[in-house]
Amino acid sequence: MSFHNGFFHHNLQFSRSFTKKLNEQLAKVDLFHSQWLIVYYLYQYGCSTLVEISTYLDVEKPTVTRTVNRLEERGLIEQIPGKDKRERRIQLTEPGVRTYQEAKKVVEEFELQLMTGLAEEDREATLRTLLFLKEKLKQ
Amino acid sequence: MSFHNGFFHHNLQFSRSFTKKLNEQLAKVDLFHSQWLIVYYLYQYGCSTLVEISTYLDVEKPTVTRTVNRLEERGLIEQIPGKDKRERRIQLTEPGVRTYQEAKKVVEEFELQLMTGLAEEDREATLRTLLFLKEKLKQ
DNA sequence: GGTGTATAGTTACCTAGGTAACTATAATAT
DNA sequence: ATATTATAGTTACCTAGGTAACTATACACC
Repeated sequence: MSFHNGFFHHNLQFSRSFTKKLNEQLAKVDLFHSQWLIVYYLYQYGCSTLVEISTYLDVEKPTVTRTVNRLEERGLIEQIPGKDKRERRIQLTEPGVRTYQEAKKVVEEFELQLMTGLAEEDREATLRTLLFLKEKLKQ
Repeated sequence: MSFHNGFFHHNLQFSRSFTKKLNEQLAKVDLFHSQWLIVYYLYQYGCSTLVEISTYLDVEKPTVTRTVNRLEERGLIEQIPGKDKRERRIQLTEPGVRTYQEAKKVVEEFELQLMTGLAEEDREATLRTLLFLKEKLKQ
């Protein structure tokens, strides 16, 4: 694609394949990958607002609203009262924590399996490249 | 994210940011990035079927159907009759070719700008990594 | 030549990203 | 104290990916 040996083309294809396979794996614990990202964040950082999640994941607020609603309907998160009435502070419920723990195993196994065989310096160079490009996109 | 220094997490974030910015750029020529991919393919490979496009882009058939319909409504592609009545062979119209040429400039400028400053060996390592990971996902 | 199978494409419906415009509340400035 | 501005979140609607099930045509085989 284009004159960069399909660099960006391959990146997009990989992302699609990756989320597809990750969704297949996460189906074992009845989660979608976007739900997993929020459950992961809530476990690591404790109770949060939707804007905090939106900022961390770099996803727009309406998208977060929708996914959080699904998690709430499924009883994996709960609202906690706060001073600022605009905010919606949420945290994992007890079933939410259990789901996190199960999903974590699935995701770690999946990512580890995918990573094995990849040269360490290639992994580092790729991470460096992604961070570089992400930064450039912000300008 | 997880124990790989957020490798996959950064990749997903980058892909989202990338398509977002590319869509912004392609708005200049009134295209979305998924439409651009098909226009690009048709210009390079000539008249094609939807399955050929689907295979090349690694995107499911229903997705291709939808995007192709939009391109046809906009008059950028046209159907050409063929022997196999199941197939839908399409090609760029004359306005489609012009749109390709305009979009090509926009995309090349965007990608070039993004690439400048990236070390050559990092670019190569990243491409190698993406191809490696894509291959592993197919298993 | 009829039957079973494979292929091309579509339809319906799901998640997931985006923007624009809106409401409600908080913070700030005058 | 009031008016303005900023922030949190939602709603409506768009593109874009996916799966499952379907139709119609082509192919293969007996």
